[in-house]
Amino acid sequence: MTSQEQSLHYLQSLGYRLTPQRLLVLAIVAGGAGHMGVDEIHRQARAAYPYLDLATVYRTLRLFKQVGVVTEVDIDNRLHYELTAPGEKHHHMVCRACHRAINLSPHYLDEFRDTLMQEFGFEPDVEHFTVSGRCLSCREMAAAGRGAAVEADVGDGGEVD
Amino acid sequence: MTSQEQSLHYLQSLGYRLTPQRLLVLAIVAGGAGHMGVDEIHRQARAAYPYLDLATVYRTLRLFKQVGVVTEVDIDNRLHYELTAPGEKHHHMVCRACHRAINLSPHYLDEFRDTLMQEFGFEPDVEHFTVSGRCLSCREMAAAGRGAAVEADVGDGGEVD
DNA sequence: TATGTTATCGCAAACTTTTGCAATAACTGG
DNA sequence: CCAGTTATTGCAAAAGTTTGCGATAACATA
Repeated sequence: MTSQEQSLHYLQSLGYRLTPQRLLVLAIVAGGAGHMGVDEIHRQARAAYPYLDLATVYRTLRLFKQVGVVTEVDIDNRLHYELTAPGEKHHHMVCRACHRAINLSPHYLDEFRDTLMQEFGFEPDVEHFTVSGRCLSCREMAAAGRGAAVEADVGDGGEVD
Repeated sequence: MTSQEQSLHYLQSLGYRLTPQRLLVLAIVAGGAGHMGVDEIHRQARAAYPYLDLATVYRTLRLFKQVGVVTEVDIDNRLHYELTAPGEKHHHMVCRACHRAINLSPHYLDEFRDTLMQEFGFEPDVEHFTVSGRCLSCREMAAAGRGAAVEADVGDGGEVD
């Protein structure tokens, strides 16, 4: 049994129905390399089944995320999804300059997680975590090139719009 | 000089212009208790100046966030803003059940931050951080009441829509 | 296999946020 | 104080995402 089939059986065991739309979306996310944008998933899905609506894609991915089949990553204010690898989950660091997502092993957050639980009784979402910031290469580019950075620096004044 | 006036001088020193719209939005955010939704800010602003457009409110708040005058918190997929208290910045834990935001002292993230810098050269955004999860009372309610929780548990099947 | 229940779908419309553009107004230098 | 430059505004429309609703199809039971 492939991990895709496992996911489908899991869905069914929770009482959700197996529909062609769900099979299709799952296959596409499983087939894609890395995180895929919703529009790309939709485009690929429509190639196989032209009537599939964008709202269905959103709903399907939200369900998949809820049950832990996929991981949602917010990249530059747009939702992206990748298959959750059961054995090797990871979090993401998203660069706010180049918008690349970098994987982050979960153990980096274990301690932080424990602290929040103990001090506040607050249980952070285990599944996934996104940290925004600036990656090494964008920081180097900003430091060296001075103006080569994609994002404008705060502090050089004007032109906000 | 009040902290509001300080913020305005700071904006000006960066080359941004002081407009009535900006004064107004800043005054409203400063006057409100805690994080305010964009629509609420807009509503209050229009009471004083009916022509102020929603787009301007968004742009103004984005600018304020960029320069560090306000803090942005995403609560239930909607943007909220509060005045940044220069001396006592804090992060937020947002409960995904009751959607309440709980303040989190920055020192809880210092260690995590240092680790990311050292291991990956990734510089997480200092200003602000949102951790989603479930707060103590919602977890207790879910454990005790079994069904009193606002959010449906994953695993009780069906009715996704 | 036929039938009933209801989760899911497609469609259209809403909602939140962002963006393009021409007109306006804030600042600058004379 | 006046004129020039250009950041900022209001408006309208787009973009991304969610939601309401009637019709359809998946599953269960007989």
